[in-house]
Amino acid sequence: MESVFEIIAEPNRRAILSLLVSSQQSVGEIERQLHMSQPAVSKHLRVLRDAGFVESTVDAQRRLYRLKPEPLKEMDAWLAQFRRFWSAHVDALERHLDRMGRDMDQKTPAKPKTKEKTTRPKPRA
Amino acid sequence: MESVFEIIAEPNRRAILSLLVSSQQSVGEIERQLHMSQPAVSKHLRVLRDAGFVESTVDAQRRLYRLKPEPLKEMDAWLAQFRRFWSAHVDALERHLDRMGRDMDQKTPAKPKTKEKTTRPKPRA
DNA sequence: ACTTTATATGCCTTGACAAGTATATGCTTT
DNA sequence: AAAGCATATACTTGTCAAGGCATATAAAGT
Repeated sequence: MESVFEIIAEPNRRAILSLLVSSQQSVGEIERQLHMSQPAVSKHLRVLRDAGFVESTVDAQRRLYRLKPEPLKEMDAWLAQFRRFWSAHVDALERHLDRMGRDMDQKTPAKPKTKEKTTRPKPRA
Repeated sequence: MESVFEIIAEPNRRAILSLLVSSQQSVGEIERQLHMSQPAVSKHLRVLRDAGFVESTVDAQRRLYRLKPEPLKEMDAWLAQFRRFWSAHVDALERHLDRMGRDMDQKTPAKPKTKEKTTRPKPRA
């Protein structure tokens, strides 16, 4: 499980990170708020720590976990390459798709040899 | 494989998306540039399309795939909750950790009952 | 010293998914 | 119509990770 992206693919791990945004938390606190078993929480925290998403601090028998920014910034950096694209093309693209959608409703009389036809994805739950 | 994050957890899928940033590509073109088998490419494209990351267009026997912005924006939205955090705290946090690191080198004479001790993560390859 | 509280870890089972191979589908050219 | 090219899909197999349960470790309280 090398990459930053595989780490945050796990929903519980994302939940933990979201929790830690507000403030640092102990394992037990996380366990209760997210309704997961203590070993599960510990294991996820282990993964997150090894990947640099969090760091821990010993307070008596507890360990307090808090966020570290680096890996999140790394994700942001990857996303950056697309940002240019989506901010530029969203509305133009949507208009284009709208027109294609309407064209498909008609019986498409004669296909002019090499004209393109758009396939729509099925909606996700 | 519901969430956007699980989709982009796959390295080849990320590679495909990065390829498509420049321009739309046919399956065969992707296959060659990424050195993967044709079925592999088709399968990943299927996943990406069902998740709304790409859309396809028929051009004779080829299918041209291009990016769609929505899911990427969704990721960006999730990341947003941390942005506040990392831009505010990076330098302060790093100074803090630097001092902790230096403190640990000394023999830590007497633990004052409830003083916290930082654990560092192991570096990733 | 013993018990309780807090967290980590080891083992095991189960499920998901990626890749390979083979084959199906469909358009094109001759 | 036949052959060929481009892409999709079905089936099988190997890998890996998540969760449960039990247990280890360690600090606190009595």
